[in-house]
Amino acid sequence: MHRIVFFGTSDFAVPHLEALVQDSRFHVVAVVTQPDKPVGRHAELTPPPVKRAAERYTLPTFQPEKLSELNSILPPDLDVGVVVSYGKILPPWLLELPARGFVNVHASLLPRWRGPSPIHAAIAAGDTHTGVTVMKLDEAMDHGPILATDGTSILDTDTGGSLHDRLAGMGATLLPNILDGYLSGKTGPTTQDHTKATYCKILTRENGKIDWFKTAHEIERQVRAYDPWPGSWTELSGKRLKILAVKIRPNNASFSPGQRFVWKKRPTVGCGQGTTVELVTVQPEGKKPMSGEEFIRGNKTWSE
RNA sequence: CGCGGGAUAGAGCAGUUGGCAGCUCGCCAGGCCCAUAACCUGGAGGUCGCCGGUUCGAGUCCGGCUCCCGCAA
Repeated sequence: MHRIVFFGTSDFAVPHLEALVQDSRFHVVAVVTQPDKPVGRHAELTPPPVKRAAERYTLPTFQPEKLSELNSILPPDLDVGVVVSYGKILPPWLLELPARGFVNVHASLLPRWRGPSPIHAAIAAGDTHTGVTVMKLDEAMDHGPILATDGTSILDTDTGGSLHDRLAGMGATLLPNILDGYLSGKTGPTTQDHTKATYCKILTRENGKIDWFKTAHEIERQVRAYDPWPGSWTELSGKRLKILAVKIRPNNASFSPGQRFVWKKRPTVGCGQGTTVELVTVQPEGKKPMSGEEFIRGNKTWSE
């Protein structure tokens, strides 16, 4: 059995951990994840998803604030490390600790969309195809040689959430066999074509603010890409209006970007280049999500 | 005790200085029409989140409680 140390934090990492734990070829000797963080309206300390999963399998778990703490803690004789959505960059000394280094699962077809938000980036950019990449970790972010990939189409109905779940499943299915192949020497790494690399940035809630000068198509893709996180929103009467779903509507150049109007009884907004989108589902501050038509009903500030 | 919004008909909202509880949509019945999510007429549907207080009288004022949500982290 191969002795593995698993680094991961988010929901995306959980199926990967489970796949390795349930595979008799591997022995997960330790799990490293981010420390518990305050979450929710009253800032309750909450463990990350991977910690919960590790507890279900009673795996030794470490939550170092600084990776240097791991120096003397990790079990010896590690064959390989696996990193999936851990949230920190691993320093060189750590990468060299396991005999065969570290393997990473990334939610894009590298070298496209290196960085922390590949799923969002692929949908927002209008990519029709994406996938997961299993690669060897090297010193640069998402830069190492590729062991395997698996692809999927991006549907018009895909959201950040649906694609996230699909890719997580694909990665978890792909990882065990590729990892075994790598460790037994059957699967060799292929250097990335670095000239084709593209990059995505880390997202915050601020990034969810809709730029109405973009076209309806761009905005529609953003709303889907950022659902459920970080979400999309706009300002209305000094308050934030979450926008959960939009539909592209017929062009109408008489409305300028950001201009609100009513189309077939539905709230609609002008976008860039004469395009328009209908707000299908919205959520005002302090309210539950509601349809655009419902939102219009009791609302006097929409059309002036 | 991090900041803030909210709870009124099935849904979304209004309710002014306390004085018979309203609007839009939906629903039911009927009408108009080639037809309709359009239009017209009529109708059903509410312990105003819960408990207590002030008052001749509380959706409205006071105190407490429960639940929902936005921000922040």
